[in-house]
Amino acid sequence: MIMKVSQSNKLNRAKRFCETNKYRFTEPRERVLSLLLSRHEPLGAYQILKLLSSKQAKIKPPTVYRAIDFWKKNGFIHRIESMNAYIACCEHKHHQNFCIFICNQCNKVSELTLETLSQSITNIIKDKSIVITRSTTELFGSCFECNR
Amino acid sequence: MIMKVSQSNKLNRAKRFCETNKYRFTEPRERVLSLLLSRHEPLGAYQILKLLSSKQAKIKPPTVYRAIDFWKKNGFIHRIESMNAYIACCEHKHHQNFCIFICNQCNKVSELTLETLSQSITNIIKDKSIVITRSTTELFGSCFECNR
DNA sequence: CAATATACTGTTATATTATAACACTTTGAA
DNA sequence: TTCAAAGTGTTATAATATAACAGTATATTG
Repeated sequence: MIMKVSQSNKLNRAKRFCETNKYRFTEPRERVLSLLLSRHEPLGAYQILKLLSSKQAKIKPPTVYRAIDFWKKNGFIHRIESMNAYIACCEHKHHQNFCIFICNQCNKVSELTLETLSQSITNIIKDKSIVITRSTTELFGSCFECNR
Repeated sequence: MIMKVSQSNKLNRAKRFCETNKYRFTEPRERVLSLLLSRHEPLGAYQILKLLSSKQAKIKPPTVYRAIDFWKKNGFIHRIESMNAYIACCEHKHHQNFCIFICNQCNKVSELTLETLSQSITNIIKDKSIVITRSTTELFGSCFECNR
C-alpha cells in the first residue's frame, strides 16, 4: 500500500504515542487509524466496519467502536457530531478546540486548524467562572469551489 | 398547566410564526414545542415520546421527529449534536450561530447567547471564499457551581 | 519461571436513534 | 365540490452504538 509520507508519519506518531504511554498498538487500532488517515473524508463507524471486513474475516461493531474511542480519547481522531462520522485529526495539538467546515453543496469536509479559535472562545466567555476544557465547532456553508 | 410568562410568549410567537408563514400549528407541533419550552434541559426524541404518551394514546417516533424537524428547520429548537438531544432555542435570532455549554460534572446544559460569536467566527475565517451560513459550537467544561 | 493482574479482543445480543413508505385526514383555494 | 398541498398515523426497518461476558496477550512481580 502506497502512502503519503505525512500519513505514515502520523501513524508512526500514533505508534510512538502508544509506546510512550504503555498502550498497545494493536491490529484493530492500527487498521482503523490507518484507514482514517488514508481517506481525507469522514467515515461512519459502519463504513469503517465494511472497509475493514473481508468475506473471510468479518469485523464486529465493538471492534471498530473500541478503536474509535481509543483514538478519539487520545486526540488522534475527531467525531463529527452532526454526521455521526469520524476523521483523523489533522493536528494533534488542536484536538481540544476543534473546528470543521462542511460544505452544504458538495459535502466536502475540512478541518480548520485555527490558532485563534480557542483564543476567541476564551474571549467570548467573559465569565471566568466557567472553564472550557474542550470545544467542537461545526461550520456549514459553501466552499470556494461551490461558491464561484 | 402553570407556565412562566416568557414561556407562553415563546409559544405564542411560534403560533404567530405559523400563521404568518401559512404553516399549521398542529397538536403534535404544539405539544413537542411546549414540552421543550417547559423544561430547561435537553430532551432526547424518545424521552419526548415517552413524556407525550399516555397509556391510552401512544405516540409513534415519526410524530415526534416530524415536529422536531419542523421547529428545528424554523429556528425554534436546536439539536445538541453531541447528545442526540433537543432544546428550545432561547433566542430566535441567534439560531444561525448557536453555542451551548455542557458541564462535564453536573451535566447541566446552557445556551450561550453570544452576539460576538458569529462575529468571531467570521473573523477567524479570513478566507472570504468560504461563506458560513450556520454554525454550531459545543463547549465542554465545568460550570460556576462545579468549579468552586 | 509461574502466577497473576491488567489491558485488550471476539462474539452475541440488544439498546438507542432515526427514517422510509404508504394510507388517511385536514385545510384552503380554485 | 373537488382538488392540491400540507400534515398525521401507522407499520416496518435502517443506522448508530453499547452491554456483557468469555477468552487472549502482555507486563510485572514473587
